[in-house]
Amino acid sequence: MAQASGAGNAPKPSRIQQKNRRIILEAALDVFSQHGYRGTTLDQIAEQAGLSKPNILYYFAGKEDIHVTLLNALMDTWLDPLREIDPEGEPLEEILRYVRRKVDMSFEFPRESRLFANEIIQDAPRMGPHLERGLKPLVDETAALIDRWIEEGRVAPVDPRHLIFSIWATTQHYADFEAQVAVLMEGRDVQSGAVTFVDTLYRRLLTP
Amino acid sequence: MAQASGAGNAPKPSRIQQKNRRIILEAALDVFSQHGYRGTTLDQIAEQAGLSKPNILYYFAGKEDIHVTLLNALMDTWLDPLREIDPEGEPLEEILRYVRRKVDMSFEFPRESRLFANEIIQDAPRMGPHLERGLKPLVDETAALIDRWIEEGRVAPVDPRHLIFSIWATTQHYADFEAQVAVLMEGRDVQSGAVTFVDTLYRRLLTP
DNA sequence: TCGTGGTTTTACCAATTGGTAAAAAGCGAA
DNA sequence: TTCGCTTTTTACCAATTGGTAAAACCACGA
Repeated sequence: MAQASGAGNAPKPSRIQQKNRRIILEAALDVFSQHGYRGTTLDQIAEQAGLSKPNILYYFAGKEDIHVTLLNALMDTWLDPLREIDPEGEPLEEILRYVRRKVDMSFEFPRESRLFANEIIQDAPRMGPHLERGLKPLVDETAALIDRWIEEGRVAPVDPRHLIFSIWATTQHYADFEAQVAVLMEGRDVQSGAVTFVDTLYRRLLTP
Repeated sequence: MAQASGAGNAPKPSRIQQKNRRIILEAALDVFSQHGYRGTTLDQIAEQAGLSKPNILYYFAGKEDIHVTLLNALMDTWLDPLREIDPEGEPLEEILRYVRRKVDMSFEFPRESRLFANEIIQDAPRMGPHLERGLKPLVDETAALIDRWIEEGRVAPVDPRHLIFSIWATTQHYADFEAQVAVLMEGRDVQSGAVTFVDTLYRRLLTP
């Protein structure tokens, strides 16, 4: 037996274990992001992964274990751009670079965006700790930084928290609501238009 | 038997039928908006409605029937604000009024917002016709109107479709991601800050 | 009072779903 | 080749879930 999800023990996972866990997580990301937690069945994940259901349960303790593992693994990637805002940099440039990274991520990692969106819409039942202990301090810090920039007159005055919400909302919209965007933009090049738009939006908002 | 969901026949629904259908739809909105279609069980709806499961199936043909009925009923309410943009009005004022109505709706009808969000994130499997035949013409029309306003120099140049997306995104964010917003805004008055912020955002973007 | 219609409950299903037990199959080192 | 381990498959469950059949209940006009 090779229990894989314990906390303290790390009995070196074999090559084949690493590979199959990766395959399963990849398949699960596909399915969870499209159907949400409850909408996803282990059979769907198994089929997408090309493995049998019991075989999947050999690598993960259960459906929830897979989901939580995904959430944990993606959280950092998702928050990294926020961490990279440089307090010493040029304010407008820093914020617009953040916006650019976020919109790029929406087109590059739409499944990850939808995974989080599904979870948060449904009251974030498995993300409480992440929001409270991971995201909140980061947002508080960034909001304080933006407030300083505003006081120094280097950024036009806005509520920094609502600013952050709006950046998330406008950029992730392209991933989360892709089905709607696709219908309404039929044929048009969505990504380049989106990049241009959000740059304009926040440039006009924040230029002092 | 009083089959209720047929298309052509309308054998006058009794008072009690109207009442119970309303109760069921209200309960279903609660549950569907919080758990999504697949995440919702008929038993949950039944309990929330204070009726037995078979009794619910006496009023609706099935789970999907309830869901579709909800979607249909809410579509109009949801699109009305867009219809009320007055082509003869003052452009900036008209758009800002639309923004205001949308943000107000997010706080007044968060369940409705989440119901749609859940559906669209999961590829809108039951909303294709609504998007194509209901929403798209309206958006095309509004985009054309905004383009005219831009050409006349009464609104600063932006891609009107991305503008519309961003209005939806920023306003509905407060309903759809309420769990996240609540954590990050702990204690603060979210609504009034949101109203002020989006007004500022689109005023600065669109003022010529 | 008795029907007669609409309404509600009780008692069930069959299918799906997350999960398990245990046998079978691989497979690398000695 | 064989031993001992990991990995995979086969054969199952018990609970849940959407849905149905039919009996029971109820309201109200003749």
